[in-house]
Amino acid sequence: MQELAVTYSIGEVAEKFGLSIPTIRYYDKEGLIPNLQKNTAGVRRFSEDNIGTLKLIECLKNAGMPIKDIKQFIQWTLLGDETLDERYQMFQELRISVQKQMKQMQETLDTVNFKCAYYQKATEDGTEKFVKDEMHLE
Amino acid sequence: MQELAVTYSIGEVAEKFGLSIPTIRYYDKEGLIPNLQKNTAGVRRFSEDNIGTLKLIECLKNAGMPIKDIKQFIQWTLLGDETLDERYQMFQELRISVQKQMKQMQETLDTVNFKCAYYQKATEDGTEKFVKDEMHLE
DNA sequence: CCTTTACCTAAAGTTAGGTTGAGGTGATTA
DNA sequence: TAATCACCTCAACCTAACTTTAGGTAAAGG
Repeated sequence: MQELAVTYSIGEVAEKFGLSIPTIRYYDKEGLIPNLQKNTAGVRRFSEDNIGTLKLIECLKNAGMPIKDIKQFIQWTLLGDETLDERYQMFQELRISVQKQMKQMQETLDTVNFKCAYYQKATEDGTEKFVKDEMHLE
Repeated sequence: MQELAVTYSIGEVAEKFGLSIPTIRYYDKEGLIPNLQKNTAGVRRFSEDNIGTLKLIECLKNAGMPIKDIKQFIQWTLLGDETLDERYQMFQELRISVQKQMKQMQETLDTVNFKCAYYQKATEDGTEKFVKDEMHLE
């Protein structure tokens, strides 16, 4: 029975994730992609599992987590079931943090929407004079 | 008739915004706070208008706008009605950008929520073994 | 009168998260 | 056979956004 393992080159992975090749090498160097294999010529070959790790890294980055914390998490996964509590706690804290960021982002969007309306009126008027009075004083 | 203008010290402003004093000085140096007055001793006194500018700066920072772009916007406001189009366009692009970020943040939250459920089950089980099979395959 | 407090400037230092450059390998294409 | 391509390492470099340091001023409190 054949083991036919599909793998990807660093260029393909970079393309897939919209990351630069040096960035992926940097993540590897930082230990963010465990079990990443290299062929006999020293060329990286990314497994589906490595791709999954990269997806998670992207998620954690989007959540605003610094690289060193992502690294910590990856180290925990390598230690197995002994670190389940730490990982659970990490994600619970992350959830709170992301919820807070969402709320803040919504407030930001509200302000930006207000400013859009403000400047639409202003550009229509050709001046800020009128809209300033209308919108600032209640 | 008295002009009784309320102003704030840099320490008060730092407190109000949760920023460090050097950060506010840095923003001032970068030209982000126009018309910021200093008293005869060279000490900054922040007017309500300056506070409003700082509020907007915080909003733009939260929207992910770099300092140099915020600076550009401030420069436009100083040029008056001639730059209304630029400012309107800036906020329209910013709205798109913030909406995109919100969407992405929601996806991130979904993943984080999934991971919370995953690790809750795993910590309850004391191992990842079972939850891995249950949640990964389908 | 002295010292503590809150401010000041200018310049150098720091950190995160990459990016760039020099020099090199191995496989495919002309 | 030559050259182009996609990859490699290692080390140096870069940028944004602050922070820290050194040295100094003005006013209020003990």
